Amino acid sequence: MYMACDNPGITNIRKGILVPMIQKCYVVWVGRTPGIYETWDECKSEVVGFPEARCKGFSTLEQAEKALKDGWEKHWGKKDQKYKADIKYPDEIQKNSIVVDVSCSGPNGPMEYRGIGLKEKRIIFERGSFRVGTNNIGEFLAIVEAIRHIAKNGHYDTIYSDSQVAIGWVRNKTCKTTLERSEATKEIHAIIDEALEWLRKNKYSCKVIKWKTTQWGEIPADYGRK
RNA sequence: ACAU
DNA sequence: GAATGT
Ligand SMILES: [Mg+2]
Ligand SMILES: [Mg+2]
Repeated sequence: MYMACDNPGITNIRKGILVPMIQKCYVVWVGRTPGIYETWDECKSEVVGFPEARCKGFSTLEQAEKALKDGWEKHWGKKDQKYKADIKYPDEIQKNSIVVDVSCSGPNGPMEYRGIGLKEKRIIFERGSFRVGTNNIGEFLAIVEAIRHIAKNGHYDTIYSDSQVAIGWVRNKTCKTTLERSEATKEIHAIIDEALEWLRKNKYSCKVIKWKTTQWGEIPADYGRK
C-alpha cells in the first residue's frame, strides 16, 4: 500500500530505488462499460479493440471520479497531476537538508532553479525563469541561495547538489562559467557577482555535498523534464 | 573519464 | 543528438 505524498510533483522516480507513481484508478470514458477500474488489466479489457476508446490512469479515486464526470475531452492528451509514492531514503542521506536543482531549456537559457526541504518536501525557494543562464550557473546560484537561506534562518545543516561543477565553484568561491559578458548576459552576471561577493564576505557552517544520483536516483529537487 |  | 563544466 503506497502512501500519498501530500506535496506531489517534487519527488522523483528511479527504478529499484524509488517507488513508481501511484496510479491506482483507471477511468474508462469510452469503452465496453464506462466507469472506474482498479487495475490496468481490467481497464484494458474495457478498451482493447474498442473503436475510439478513451481511458486514463489517476492517482486517487477523487481525481478519477471528477475526471469521469468531466469527460475525456478535458483530460485526453493532458498531464494531470499524479501523486508520487512517498520515498524511504537510505540512512546515509542527511535528512536535515535542502536539495537544489536547475532546469535549463536551452544551452544558454531560459534557466530556473529551486531548493526543497528534503524532509518536509516543501519548496523553500524558486527563482527564474532567467532569460539567459547555463545549467552550471543555475546549479551554482541554487547552492548559494540555499547557503544564504540557512545562514539567515537556520533549520538545516546540509545542502545537496548533483552538480560537480557548482559544488566546486562554491568551494572555491569562484564562477568559471564560459558565458560571455555582454549586454545580453549582464543581468545574470550581476546576480552571479552578487552571489560571489556574499560568499567571500560571509561565513557559513552548513555542508555542501554531492547528491549521489547513480545510487539514490534523481535529486528530489529535479524538474523531471529530462 | 566524471558530473550535469 | 547538443551544450556546460572539472
Ligand atoms: Mg542537477
Ligand atoms: Mg535535474
